[in-house]
Amino acid sequence: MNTVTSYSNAKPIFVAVDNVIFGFDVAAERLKILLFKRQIEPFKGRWSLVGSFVKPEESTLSASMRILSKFTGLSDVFLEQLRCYGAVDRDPEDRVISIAYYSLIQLDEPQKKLVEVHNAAWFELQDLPNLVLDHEHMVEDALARLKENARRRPVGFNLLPAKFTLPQLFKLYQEIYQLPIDDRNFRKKILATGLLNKLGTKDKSGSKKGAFHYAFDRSKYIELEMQGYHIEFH
Amino acid sequence: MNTVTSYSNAKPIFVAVDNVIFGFDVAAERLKILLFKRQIEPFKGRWSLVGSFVKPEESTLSASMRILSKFTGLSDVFLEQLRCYGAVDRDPEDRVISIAYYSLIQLDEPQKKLVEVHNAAWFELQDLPNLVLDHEHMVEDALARLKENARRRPVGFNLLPAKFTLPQLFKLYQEIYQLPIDDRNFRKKILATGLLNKLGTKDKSGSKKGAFHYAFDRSKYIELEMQGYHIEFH
DNA sequence: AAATTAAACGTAAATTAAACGTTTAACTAA
DNA sequence: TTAGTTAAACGTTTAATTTACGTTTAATTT
Repeated sequence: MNTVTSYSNAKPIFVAVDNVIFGFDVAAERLKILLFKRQIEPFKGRWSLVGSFVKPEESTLSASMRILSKFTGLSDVFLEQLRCYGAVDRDPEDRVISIAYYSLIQLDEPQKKLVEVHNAAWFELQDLPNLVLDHEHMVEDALARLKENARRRPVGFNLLPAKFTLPQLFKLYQEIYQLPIDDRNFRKKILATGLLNKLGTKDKSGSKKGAFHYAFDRSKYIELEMQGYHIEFH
Repeated sequence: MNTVTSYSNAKPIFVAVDNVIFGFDVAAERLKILLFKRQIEPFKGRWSLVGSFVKPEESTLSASMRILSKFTGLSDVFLEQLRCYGAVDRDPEDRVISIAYYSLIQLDEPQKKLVEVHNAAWFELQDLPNLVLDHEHMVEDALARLKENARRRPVGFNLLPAKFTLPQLFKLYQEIYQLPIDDRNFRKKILATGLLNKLGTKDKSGSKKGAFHYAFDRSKYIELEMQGYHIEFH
């Protein structure tokens, strides 16, 4: 790149990324979002999505991954762009546009402990605090996107451990859609895809009888997808 | 906004918008995209999506509307954000991120004549020239988005005149999906929504018999949508 | 051994999608 | 004026999918 650019009659703008990080608390059967206390003025100390300015030497995606990794320690997880928020007055301090990303991670016990390091916390969707700037709008959009995606693509599995049970998956989908689902039809439909491998083991935390473990067969899904096959969950 | 910002340790970035403008050529029965010859270096004179840098006093959406209006003369048309393209090296000249938008307009005769003013031209999808930067990627993404949207929302009507015929609508959907559709089932499904009002008049340009004019009932659609009703076309 | 509880399994009815063939309206040419 | 032509409009049957429910099973507790 040139030091003296031919774009010099344009004026550069601050660019930030903000991450809507979803985690499913399997024990509590609740979908949660990771928030942290904003570190800079204005609105320092208020609850915020995790975010950062984009550095000149990193892509917006890299910036999002950097932040995600900083707050969760994770690097190889589901992460997708949501959209750009570009209103002029969205930040009272200066002109800043923000690219929102959303990601789906496993909210296990080690993960829960991590939050204390960064003034962060996991919140239930029904119980979110007021957020800075347009972050509430971002959360709303991210949730809508998650619902869409969960219907058309097997994204839900990113929120569960590698071994999960059908009741867990069922409860996750109910949490995502915020709707009661018929458990028998759900089971039939999800098994009919052939994308779940039944394991021999059981999880007995939920009942005396115990529920069989299953694993999502990602390679089979990719194969089907390449053949133009489309799946609809729920 | 402050002149001296507390964000001064961040470095601002050039922000552009690029528009993927779709038009349906009813006579030719072809979906087309508006391109123009880039005005600035690098790649001056090469085919490009219509775009511009975002000014400090306008939102990214406003910038997109400004460009759309400049090239088509239209202001109240379908326009939605596609996504942000934020790779570091997407522009060899300098760090520039671009927010892509896509819009759907009527490609009528007056519109076709407008293009000469701006070194612009309408291209068939199958016949696009090489485009600058990552604009081919943007077109690909916009087409994928149009397909998705056309299935779930009545966006197709934005590409047709207020009065259109069922054969025209049918051909538009075939063009969008790039697939042959059964015309009898299409007709049934689209009429079953109750969203098309049959007008008394006929369009005789396509046949001796002539095809009845229809109009899309937008207010009825909005009503249905608010009741949580979801429609699937095709 | 009986009771309890979540998990797992199954079927019939209703709805929707897919696959087709035929008729109609208006013009054109014999 | 009549037969031919062409796209538009209409309709039915079959297959597939979705919906709505009731019952059985496995393991534990009393």
